Amino acid sequence: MASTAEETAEAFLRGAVSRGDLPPGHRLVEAEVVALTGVSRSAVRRAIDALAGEGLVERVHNKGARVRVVSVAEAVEITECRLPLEALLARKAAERLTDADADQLRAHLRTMTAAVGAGDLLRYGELIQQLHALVATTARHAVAADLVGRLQAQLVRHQFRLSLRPGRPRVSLAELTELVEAITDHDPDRAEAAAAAHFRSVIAALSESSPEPAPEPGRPARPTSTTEEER
Amino acid sequence: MASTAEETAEAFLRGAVSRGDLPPGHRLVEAEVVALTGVSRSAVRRAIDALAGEGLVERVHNKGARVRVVSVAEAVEITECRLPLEALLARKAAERLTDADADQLRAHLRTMTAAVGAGDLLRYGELIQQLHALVATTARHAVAADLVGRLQAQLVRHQFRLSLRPGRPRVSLAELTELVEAITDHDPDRAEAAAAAHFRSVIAALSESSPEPAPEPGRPARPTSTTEEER
DNA sequence: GTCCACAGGATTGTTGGCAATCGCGGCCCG
DNA sequence: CGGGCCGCGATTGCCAACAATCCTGTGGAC
Repeated sequence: MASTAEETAEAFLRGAVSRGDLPPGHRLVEAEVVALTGVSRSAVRRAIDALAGEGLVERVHNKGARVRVVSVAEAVEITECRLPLEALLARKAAERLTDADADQLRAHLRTMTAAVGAGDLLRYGELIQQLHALVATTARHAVAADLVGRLQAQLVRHQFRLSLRPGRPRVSLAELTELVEAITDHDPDRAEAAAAAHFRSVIAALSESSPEPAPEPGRPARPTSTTEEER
Repeated sequence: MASTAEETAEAFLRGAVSRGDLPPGHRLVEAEVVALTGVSRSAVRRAIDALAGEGLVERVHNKGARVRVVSVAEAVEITECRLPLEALLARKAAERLTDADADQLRAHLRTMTAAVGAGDLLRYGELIQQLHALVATTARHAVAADLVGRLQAQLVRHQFRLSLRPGRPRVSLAELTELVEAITDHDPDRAEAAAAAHFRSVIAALSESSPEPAPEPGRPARPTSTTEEER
């Protein structure tokens, strides 16, 4: 339990940001995080630095850090970068697929289908991320996996909003089904094309999204009992 | 001069690593850097943390940091990621090109041609990096530019070795000439294809490179010790 | 009534010192 | 003569106090 300090602090913050417990723009007061996590201030500081390096939070000198708010335009840019990287991962995954990988992928796809059938959008959103993680590990391409992971971390909010749009999960699920099938068929070209098509669809959906949603903190049912947000 | 402390330290280290002053695997002793830069230890520490976050140096708990040695396999992976991102940048650059951009690009290309003609490989290497930076600013795609910049920073050593191979600069220059011409012709498809072709060529050149002495992170014998290190 | 100056509180940034850990070399023992 | 144990120097990790900066709210002058 020696090195859990900074690990805990960083994991805590990253989880809170990714989970959406902390709304974009929320100030990260060091003392507050210290009180919440129990770790020392320097650990909190390092954690915030790390997250700032990944673009998850924004620092301004002498004014502290706040969780970064990514505009729709930025989200599109990020997804534009993610598209070819995920295509690369899909291709490599199709090339390097093992039987165990295939079983996992197919099982995961069934779970996703079930979630959509049950209308559990929240769970579906999580499952999408896990699917991409699964593809990444199957691809055994550390660099691309890392890059995609960092990009994805900045998009959680937009991805979430996207999956709430009526009809979107059906489209998404169909695209991802094709992706998984192409990979499990050991078909790199088709897998690459499927990934590209999916993210083109994501970009289109993002673009036609409400241009700039007012900074209303009206996020839907989200039990945030651990952290209270300020004005 | 308030925030120059960590700025100086980070810039100093990044420059030293990028320039190759510090050979890969070299230990970064905090006190040493303090003596060299004159900044406080905490600033040095933060700088090292930042560089570790970007993958330029490697940290191990209680053992300090050393500049990360990227194997040929990793270099290939990195370039595999860089390929589609640079293709994206090339496309966007061709779409968003202004007259001023075109002038700069053409002038830079002339400089590069001259450098190759003069056989100044070192300078040519620098100019290549500047060309990609120029394309990135022309593309006005912050996310892709940032990603590519970070990837490139890890490759300096390999890029350098590459440009020393006989005949390589000629091939490279031809490819980059095509890239610049496609961009200045406002031809996104051609620009994207040119960028992709160039980096496929880089990957091929890297792959057939001498499979360098696979160094185990423990204590590899360093064959070429041009700089003083260890004691 | 409005604007400016200023002080108080809050928050971040920085420094220095102290504790923990690692690598290494000597020393003792088999 | 070889191998394991232990102490020491070097280096990193951590913490608490100090200094600098910013925001806010108040009071006074015009």
